[in-house]
Formats: sequence, structure tokens, C-alpha cells
Amino acid sequence: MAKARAKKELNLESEQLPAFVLEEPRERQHGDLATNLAMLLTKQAKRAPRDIAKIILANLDMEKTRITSYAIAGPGFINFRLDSSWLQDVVPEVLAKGKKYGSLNLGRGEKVQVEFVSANPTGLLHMGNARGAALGDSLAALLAMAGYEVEREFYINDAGNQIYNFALSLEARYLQQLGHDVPFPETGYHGQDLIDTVKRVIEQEGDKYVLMEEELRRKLLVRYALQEKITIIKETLEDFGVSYDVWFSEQSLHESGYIQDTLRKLENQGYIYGKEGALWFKSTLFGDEKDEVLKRSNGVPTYFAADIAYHRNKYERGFKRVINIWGADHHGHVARMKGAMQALRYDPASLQIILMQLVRLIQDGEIVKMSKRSGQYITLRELMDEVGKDAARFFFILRDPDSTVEFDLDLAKSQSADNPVYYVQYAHARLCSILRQAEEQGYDPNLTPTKQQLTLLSAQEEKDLLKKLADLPGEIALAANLTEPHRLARYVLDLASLFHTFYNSQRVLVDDEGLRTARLALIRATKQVIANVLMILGVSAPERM
RNA sequence: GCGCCUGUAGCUCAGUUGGAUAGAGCAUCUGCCUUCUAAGCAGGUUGUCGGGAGUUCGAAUCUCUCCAGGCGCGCCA
Repeated sequence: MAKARAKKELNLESEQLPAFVLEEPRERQHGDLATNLAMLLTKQAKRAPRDIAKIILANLDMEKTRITSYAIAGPGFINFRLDSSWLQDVVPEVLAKGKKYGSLNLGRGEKVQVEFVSANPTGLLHMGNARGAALGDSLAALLAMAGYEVEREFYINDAGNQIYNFALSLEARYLQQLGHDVPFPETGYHGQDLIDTVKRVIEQEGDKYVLMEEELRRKLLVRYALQEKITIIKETLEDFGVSYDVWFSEQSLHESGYIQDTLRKLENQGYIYGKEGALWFKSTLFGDEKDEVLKRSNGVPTYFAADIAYHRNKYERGFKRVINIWGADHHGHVARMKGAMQALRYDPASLQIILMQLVRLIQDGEIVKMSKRSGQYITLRELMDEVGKDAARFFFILRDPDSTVEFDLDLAKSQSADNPVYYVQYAHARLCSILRQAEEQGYDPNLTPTKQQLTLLSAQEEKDLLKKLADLPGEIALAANLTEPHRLARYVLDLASLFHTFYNSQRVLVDDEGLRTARLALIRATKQVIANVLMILGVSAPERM
């Protein structure tokens, strides 16, 4: 009715209203809800947006709504203020749901796999891996919170050329340690760690590999070294707060014939051809710049072939959605990987690859080239020792994966006290402290406030805080849909800020019983929400600082 | 050369998919601890949103172009 009248007055012919939005304005002072409808109608109505807004408002029936006031503002926004009593309902809701507050059924239990880090097992984890670990783990936790059934997986690249080089390096070190004058391979791994490893081999097995046939000798040395390396990687990640559901071996794909089988499948579909003695995948059909070798002329499958088989295997394990976190240096691999999935009749859109820009290391004002072979890099372990797990994780999570991170360890050390993670943790500790204080003063902090008492939470600082608490489910939904966990880091910083503001302007432990009970409940709810978000981010929520 | 990413305050970075006066932290200046944790709060200062053009009522956001930086373009992984 109102719509029709307004339409007439504006001389609109079209039945269809433009796609306007009704949303919370960025600036709180503008009101609780705002719409851009009037500005969108300028073209159709051929009138100034503010005039249109007037007509819309004159025809709007606001009886029986929660709109308490409205205004036309700026270029033609219509702002509404709502009766805010509903905000207070968030407190009992948070307290009732506890750890589950913020969890959604967005994913409807769909199986999702997040594969991340998957670092070469020939060395230690470095800064780039740290970024991947922080991002992947919190993304997985975020998706789980949003209602997906999430599995974390680490793909172990324990096959291929690099392992061959690794084997040659180990072999040379082993023989050298036993006094044999053998040259070290040119493309070998120079780190001291390999020498230490072969020393342990010698301690346990002596020199019995010397006379062994070289292929077997290399195989045994590699097996020993890999097992050692992977154990270290696992422990390091555990200490970083990351634990995987599955550790998947590339070598197993070679041994089981799964790669061969996958190649045959591609061949049957007509996506493979032979050239110069090698087998090629027609990746140009899928937008790639050039075709890719799957099997070398020496008969050995490439890393790409193994990776196709690996991803096929993911789908065969029942994942509806597969997310990979790769370093930006693997960018060229994306199109052909998706193409290969399409060739195997999987929906390429269900394979999501998050490219993470590299972490550049700065030392003494200069960029340090990181390389495993040269043995020059800062490890995840060192990072944790220097700045701690929480600060390290928050540092990475706070940043968009698309931005290159410059990391200056000296700066990180000196500034670790300034890491915003402490701002959030401090808020949590402060909240805990208030609850402790309440008990010490003989109050029960766990009293359930009545609806009447909750209406006492009416100060501006309280409303802002309540609003933020109520935002969590929406934030989770948005962050999960966009697969952007860094949004939650921003959210929890905002929340901590609102709490600190509240804390400095309002007292919790007041004499008035009703107000005190309501505020204590607000404190508990705030504490819960901060803890829930920090849980997703893999950051601890300390009770004291 | 081609492809992808980035360029926002002195520094490190956000910016909810095109909205209102572009925001945080660090740095800096001024206030606030006899009351729940000052690792905090309140306020001040700081901007050609890399440059230019276009689309739009409206652009940091979309399009084009130029500039600068990063990464990739192997029968490596």
C-alpha cells in the first residue's frame, strides 16, 4: 500500500524496486539501520535523492514496528533508530550456549578438507610455513564453527627429485663421517642437521651401510632421516597449536599404483598425449599457458602427476570441498590442478586454493634469501622461542593472505610486547579478574539476571558491547563464507576495545543488586565470546596477566 | 614479454564486496591509578588512498592505462 502510493507520487513505472540494501551504517551515530533506496531511485524518478527520501518516509507506516525515530542524512540515506531492548537478550543467549555461542549450521555437516603447510620434510619449518600453519589451522577451526565437518591434512612430499637429492646428501655425509673421501653432491643439502642425523645412524647402525648396495643404502638412510624430520615437524606444529587428522604420504601414491591408475583414467578421457618420449597433460584446454609433463621420458611420474592422484584421492575419500593453502610461488600450478580435476569429472569450483603471499625476512635492514639448501632461514621453532606462540599466530592471522609480509625478527623481538594479541588477552584477564573480585567481595558472579535487571544495561558503552557480542554469529558466517579468518582477529580486537572502554566508564561491582547482577552477566558473556574467538584463532585466553 | 598479488598516516596494516567526515596499532603530545588488572582509558597531531582517465547520484573499492615492488612462467617440487 505505502509502496504503491509512494510509487505513484514518484511517478515510477517499473514494478521492480532496485536492489537496495537495508544495513547497519558504518558509523553508529547514524542510527541502527540505514537504506540507500532513495539514492538508487534517482534515475527512475528523475529527482534528487533527498526529495525521494522525503516521499518514501511520508508514505511509510511505522506503527507496530520497532522504529523509534528516523532521519534523512548525507546524500540521501534514510536512517532509522530502533528500540534497543532486544540487544540485551544476547547476554542470556551467550551464557546458555557457552562455547557453542557463534557456532552455526552453515556447512550442514559437509565434509571439508583443509590441507596446509605440507612443507618439504627435508628440513625444518620456516616463517612461510608458520604463516600457513596459523592461517590453515584457524581457517579449519572457523569452518568447523560454521558447521562443516573439517579435516586437517599434511601432505608429506617424501618422493621425487628432492628426496633423491636428500638421499645423495645423506649418503655422502654418512660416508664422509666414516672417513671415506667422497664428493658432496652439487645440489645437495648443506645443513649441519644432516651431519647430525648420520652421526645418529652411525651410533645405532655402525658402518654396515658402507658395503651395502647403494640403492638400498640410500633408501634406508632416507627412511631414517625422514622419520626424524617428520617427528620434529609434528612436534613443532603441535607446540604451535596445530594438530592434523591425517599425514598423507606422497610415496604411498607411487607404491600403490594409484598414480598409474590416475594417469590411465586421464588417458581414457583423452587428456593425455605422448611427445618426445614423455606423457603430457593437455592443461592448455583448461586455460593453462602450456601443457604439462606427467611422466618423464625416463618413466618417472612428475610431482604434478602425483598431485593429481593425491587430489583425486581426496575426493574419493568423500570430501565435498577441498581447500589448499599454498605459497604464492605455486601460483602457476593452480589452473592446471583445477583443470586436472575437471578432466577427472570433479567440479573444479569445489577445489579452493588459497594463495598466501610470501614472508620476507629482514635482517639488519636487508632482505634475507631463505633457502633450505643453503640452510639460511629462521625456523618456526626460533620464532616461537623469541616471541611466543600466541604473538606469532596473531601476527600472521591478522594479515590478509594476499599481502606480502615483511618480517624483521629483531623488530619482532623488541616489539613483541606491543603485539595486539596482548590487548585481547589483557581484556580476558581483566574480565576474569572482575569475576574473582566479585567472589572475594561475597557476590555470586553466576547469578542469572532477570529480564528486568537486564534492561538496566542501557549505558552507551553497554549497548555498544552488547551489539558487538550479538555480531559474532554474523561475523563467523561472513568469515567462513569468504574463508577469511583474519576477520575474526579484527573482530576480537574491536570487542576487546569496547570492553576496555566500558570498563573505564562503568563499574561492575556496584551496590545496586540488579545492576550488579546484570553487569556480572555481561562480563561473563564478554569473557565467553573472547574465549570462543581466541579458541578459533588458536590463541590462549589467560585468566591472569 | 606474459600471468597472478600488492601499493592507504612517519612505521605495520584494516577497510564488512560501490556509500555518509577513509580507520586501528606503533610513534608523538596532553590528561586519568586512595574504588573491579594503567599490558588500560579519554583527547590532540598525522593522508595527492601510487599517478592519470573512465563508469556512477556516489569510487580506496569496478573498468582502462601508466609507474613501482613481490612471485611465477622446468621432463624441479
